[in-house]
Amino acid sequence: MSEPVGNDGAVVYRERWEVVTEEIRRRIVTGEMLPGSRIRETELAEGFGVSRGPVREALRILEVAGLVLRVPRHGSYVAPVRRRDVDELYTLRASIEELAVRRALRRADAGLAAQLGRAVERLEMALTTEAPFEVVESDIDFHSTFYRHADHDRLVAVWATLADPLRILMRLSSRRSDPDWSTTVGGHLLIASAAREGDEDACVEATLDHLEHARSLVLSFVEQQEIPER
Amino acid sequence: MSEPVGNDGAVVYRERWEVVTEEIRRRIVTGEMLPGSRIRETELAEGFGVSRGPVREALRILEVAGLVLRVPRHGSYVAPVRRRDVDELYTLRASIEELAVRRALRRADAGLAAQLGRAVERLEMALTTEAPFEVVESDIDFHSTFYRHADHDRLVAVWATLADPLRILMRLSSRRSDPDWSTTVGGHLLIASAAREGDEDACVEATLDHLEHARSLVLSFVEQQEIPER
DNA sequence: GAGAATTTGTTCGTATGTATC
DNA sequence: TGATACATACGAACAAATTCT
Repeated sequence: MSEPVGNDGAVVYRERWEVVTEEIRRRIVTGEMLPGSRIRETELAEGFGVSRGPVREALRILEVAGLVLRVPRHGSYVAPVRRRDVDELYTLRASIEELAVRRALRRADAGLAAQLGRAVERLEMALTTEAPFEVVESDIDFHSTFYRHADHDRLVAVWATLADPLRILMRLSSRRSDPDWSTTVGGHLLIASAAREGDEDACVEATLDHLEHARSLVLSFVEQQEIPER
Repeated sequence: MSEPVGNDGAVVYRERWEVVTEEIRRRIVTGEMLPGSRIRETELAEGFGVSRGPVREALRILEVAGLVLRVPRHGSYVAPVRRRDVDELYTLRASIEELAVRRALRRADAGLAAQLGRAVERLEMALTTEAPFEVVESDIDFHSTFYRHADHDRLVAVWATLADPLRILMRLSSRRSDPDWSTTVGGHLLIASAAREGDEDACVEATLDHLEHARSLVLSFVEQQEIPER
């Protein structure tokens, strides 16, 4: 586990449960722990070198976040991804991302266009080097830009709960085939262009088109993964 | 604490942390524990007759749900309601409720109109008997009907995280003055009418108008409540 | 500013319920 | 069906940090 020293030099006590939560989340999101697989408190606790207390608290948090499925008196599982989730994630995301885009453009922050541009470049770079993790993170980062500029804490919080399952989905589908990333990049360019010109409606329309494309792309590659019975 | 016997007669073990979570949530939502007030683990644990373990897990859950504010190595507080929250809650709610209304109407379930009608009657009844708790619950219940019929688990989950703070807001503002409930009832009638006729766009428009009215109503009565420093 | 009191963070032992043979 | 192994749920004591006097 890491030491209690922050990146700004100041001493920052990161509680055990916090470190444990982040690490389990990382393992789930990166696919190190696969959807549907069993999670044992004692096993994790021993692996981390901590007691079961912090692990329990971490699992509670991740359960509320939707990444962990918990069966009372039985155990925990990495939340399985169902076909239904693809529909839910993308419809809900379209709904809140429209709000994010509109609010971000209305604030007319100069940093928005610049950050969008950098995010597109980052994605293009990741595609040339064929780094799967970077590709997914770049894609997520592009869209996160709007949420960051929306000045809306709860909106960011909801986005965060959607972003993790989306990372898992994108990783699963890109592993199974070779998605059409050029269309994705094109979509991002279109969105960024509309954002640069401050055209709110055009930016929303481009975003919704882009999301619909992404949805159908992911949907065609996701296999049904059953929930462990009981 | 309650006994492990479910209402269907079967034995249902409700874990301590579950009961504790529900009870703390109830106290916060009903205003029994006021926003900004300190929460002491030991105090709650003794009051419930349990150890601090289940209480800690409950507080973690409620923290993720946004009802509890937690300061590391210091303590927990009932999440304070800020002016900013009113804007965030109602803009985000408008966004997802449009999705809920559209999906509910597209499914064209016969039960929808009937349940909306009953919810309106329940609100009218609550207003005549002047039962504050019932009034708030009836209002929330009316809107929940769309979410229940939207066939969208994540949408319901997000709504649930908004509904609790909204209950607190409505309670605070109705305590401070005498809101114009007749307009609220009128709004519900308009929405229910459009839903009965299956007019999706009209129903969405009526809903958004209604929410804007509710927002301005609440906003005018909410006082600034500061976050505890540090 | 030092020390006591308070409160949270953590560990570990035990109880209880579940699954399996 | 019954016994056994296993994992989680809970309680109580200890450790560490913050606040207050």
